[in-house]
Amino acid sequence: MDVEVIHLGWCSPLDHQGYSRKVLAKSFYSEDPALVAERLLGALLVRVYRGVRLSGVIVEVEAYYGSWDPASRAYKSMRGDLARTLYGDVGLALVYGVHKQWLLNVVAHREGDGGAVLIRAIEPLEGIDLMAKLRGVRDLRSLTNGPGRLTRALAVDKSFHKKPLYEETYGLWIEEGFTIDESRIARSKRIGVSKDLDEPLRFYVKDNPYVSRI
DNA sequence: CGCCAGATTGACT
DNA sequence: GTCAATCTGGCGG
Repeated sequence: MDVEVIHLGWCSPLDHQGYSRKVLAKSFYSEDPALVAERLLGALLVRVYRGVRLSGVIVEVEAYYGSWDPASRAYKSMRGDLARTLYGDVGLALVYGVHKQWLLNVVAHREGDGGAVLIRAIEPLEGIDLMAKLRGVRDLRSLTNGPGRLTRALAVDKSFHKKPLYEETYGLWIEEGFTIDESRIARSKRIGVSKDLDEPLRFYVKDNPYVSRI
């Protein structure tokens, strides 16, 4: 396991003692979406763009289910491509466009079910200058604290739809990263959905300044 | 092919 | 805090 000592700025709330560059295997995503979502906190979302490694620590996620989840793209219809992707192979990216933004999910569910995890925010780690350029902002706090913002910072668009995130082939993948203590994880209702489930399906790192606004 | 809701963002009162 | 621009995807006709 490759472990490297890194140093973030004074404002980082994480204990950056070192992190694992091990790419998360496909089997990691063969679990209940809520479980996968929680386990993804602390992991690294990595993108290689024009030879530059861009990355950030995942600090906010949401779990979505299949046809019985009113906020799911598979709700009441299995005909569309998004619905079929939700029920298809796990570990693939599901890129969904809404309000001019691209939202990045990773397909995750148990056998026979459907589901995905939406990546809502990352803490910038590597390639920050280039990410700021791609976003057109200078403020670190507003660089990747939102699902549409982080895809723009990482130059992720629809071309990544249905590409595997468990291998480096397409320049976008997820690594093991850091371990976040359970005591630092909080959960709430999902943001922006009109019809949510009773169960809180949003997970985030407590007091992390790179979590999206509530 | 037209319609429209929506897992957002950024600008503005 | 409020609000609307903007466009994809899924649906009906």
